[in-house]
Amino acid sequence: MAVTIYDIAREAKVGIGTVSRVLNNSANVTRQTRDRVLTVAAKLNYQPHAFAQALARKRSSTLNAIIPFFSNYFFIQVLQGVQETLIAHGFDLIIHGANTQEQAEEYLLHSTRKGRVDGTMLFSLGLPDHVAQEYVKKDIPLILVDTFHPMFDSIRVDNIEGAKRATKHLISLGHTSIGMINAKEKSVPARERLMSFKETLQSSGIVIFDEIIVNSTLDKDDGFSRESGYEAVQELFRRNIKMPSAFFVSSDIQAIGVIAALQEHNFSVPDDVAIVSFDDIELAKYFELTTMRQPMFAMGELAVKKMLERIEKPSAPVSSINFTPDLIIRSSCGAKKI
Amino acid sequence: MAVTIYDIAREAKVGIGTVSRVLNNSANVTRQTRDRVLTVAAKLNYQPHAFAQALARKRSSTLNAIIPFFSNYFFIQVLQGVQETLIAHGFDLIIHGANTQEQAEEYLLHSTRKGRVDGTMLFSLGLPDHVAQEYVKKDIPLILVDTFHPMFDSIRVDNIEGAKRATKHLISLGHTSIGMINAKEKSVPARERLMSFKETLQSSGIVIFDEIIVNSTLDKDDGFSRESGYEAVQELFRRNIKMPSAFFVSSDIQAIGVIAALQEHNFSVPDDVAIVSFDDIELAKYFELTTMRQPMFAMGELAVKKMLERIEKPSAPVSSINFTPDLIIRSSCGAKKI
DNA sequence: CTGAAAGCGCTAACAT
DNA sequence: ATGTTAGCGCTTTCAG
Repeated sequence: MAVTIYDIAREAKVGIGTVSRVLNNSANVTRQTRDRVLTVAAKLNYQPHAFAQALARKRSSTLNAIIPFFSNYFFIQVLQGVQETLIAHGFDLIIHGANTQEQAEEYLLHSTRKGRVDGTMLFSLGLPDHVAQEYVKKDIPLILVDTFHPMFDSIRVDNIEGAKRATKHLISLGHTSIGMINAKEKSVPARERLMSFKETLQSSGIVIFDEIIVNSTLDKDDGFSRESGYEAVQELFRRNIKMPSAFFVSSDIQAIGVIAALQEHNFSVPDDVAIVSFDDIELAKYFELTTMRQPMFAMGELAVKKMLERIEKPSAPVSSINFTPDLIIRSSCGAKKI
Repeated sequence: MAVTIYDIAREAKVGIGTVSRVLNNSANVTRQTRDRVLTVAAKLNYQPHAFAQALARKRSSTLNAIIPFFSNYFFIQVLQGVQETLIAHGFDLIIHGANTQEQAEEYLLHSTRKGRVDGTMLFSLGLPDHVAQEYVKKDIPLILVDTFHPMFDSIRVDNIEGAKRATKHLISLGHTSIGMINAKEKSVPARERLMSFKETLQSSGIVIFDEIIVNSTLDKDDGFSRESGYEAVQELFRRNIKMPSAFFVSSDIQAIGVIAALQEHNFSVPDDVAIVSFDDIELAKYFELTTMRQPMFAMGELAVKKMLERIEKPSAPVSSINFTPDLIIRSSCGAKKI
């Protein structure tokens, strides 16, 4: 059996209450007893039992992360931010990879057995109202990242502004025939980026041709996948229309597929077709992608910070923070030659 | 306050013992009471308190994963296997990303507070003897993946055989001047691959030139990084020697860097230099890398299965499973033209 | 300042 | 078959 505070108490000839006080360095303990207890604890190589602590304290120092598509680079990088910040605060992280919205709801509802975790962070997945109610009712801290609900703190990326900047960049480069390769329209970011793309073209007086816009038909990762980008280009060729001179692509990973497909058809990037995408995942630089950088690590970091704040002050007003993506210029847009 | 079994007991007019029995569907409960309890539980939307359960049961249904370099694709893919298998068994996963061997030891020693997790899985990091002792003493299940210690179950990849096959493939393609771009030599897989590479050349009667072998000098990810591959090629050019006609590269991610660097010097792959690497991460196919496939998902899956077995039968004999990497032929070796 | 005791929510052994 | 009770290891009153 592991060593408990009873063992320490006996050995140090004090009550368990005192041991507990020392271990939690709460006030009112003589230096003497304090030292004695600490010495014994060290000697016995005492490790507190996390569950017992959690049960008694009614807090567990562990957080829940519900994240879609474990395989997606965007999330991996956000998770890194989460992870490193958490470590610094002595929290543990339980990760739930949800492959569907339903699974996410399942986790949201069940894995968050009150007491099990001090709070949960939801990434890029919708928060249905009935689930939201549940969290409000049970008063469980919930932080939303890359998704939104008026009742909870959220950290988001300004897709509207991001898509606008991407599109403007292409326009500034002289392109007038600009297409878009998008993820699945049911995804919120995908929808926002598409909308902003169109608006920007419009307000710049550029004609929008629907046939050079393609929304993903692939389900995997909501269309934020290499295959999705590749397939979109094939679709474009099937449509048998004139290729635009530039594309705004809704994610880097898709852009990689787009480039591959284009090359198969002997179109080179950026010479024949310029590309600006979104995310700036680690791979982006390997492919020389001009892209809208999302501060993924920082978002993960901030999510944790917000969570800790929320745990501190459960009744603080709900906050919503927006990151604006930055344009990172590499070669894929043709603005800079390799 | 959340609803407890006391609430259910009261409402269903039974004792808490009965409630517990029903909830754990243990035997000896009338259908009648059983149904009544279940109905009440559902009505009250009862959720068991995981910590209280864990405390009473002395098992927590959560596993610990200690993994290096959260950012490494190899591990991401292994984790996917772990994650999906875990879900199926109702276990939770606490992930610790260790950036150094020291940090890993720290986690190994402290995060595994007995009772907190039912077992821990250690990936690709060394298990020092004093830590091993600790685990044996406390009798905590420990599964080793891509690392080894005689006292614990391990799941490994046969680097020797893998490197041999890779090298033989290159030889079979007619190359006689073959170099190797390796990760940091302090990494066990890196060392094994290098050794096997040399042995294979030797036993094939091919002269080994040390100047076309380079071990990474970069620390990040033990040299299993794109930068490391890139830098290695630069080093080779600095050495001002004749480029070999082929390279065995110790990981896909390095190979990507190698290709980029080679291109900068106007060497094309596979026409001027053929490449075979190791891992078969998702990216490998995008870069058309011929590589030694490590069954990452399967390894994660197996790790969990082994863990569950070990938890079942703590005294079963220690097992050690070896996966042999498969040669996946794409274009980078020149055996197959695009 | 410190010991004793109650309780966190649940399981499991013990009665009945 | 079911109610009662004793912990699981710790924190936190409450006395003193």
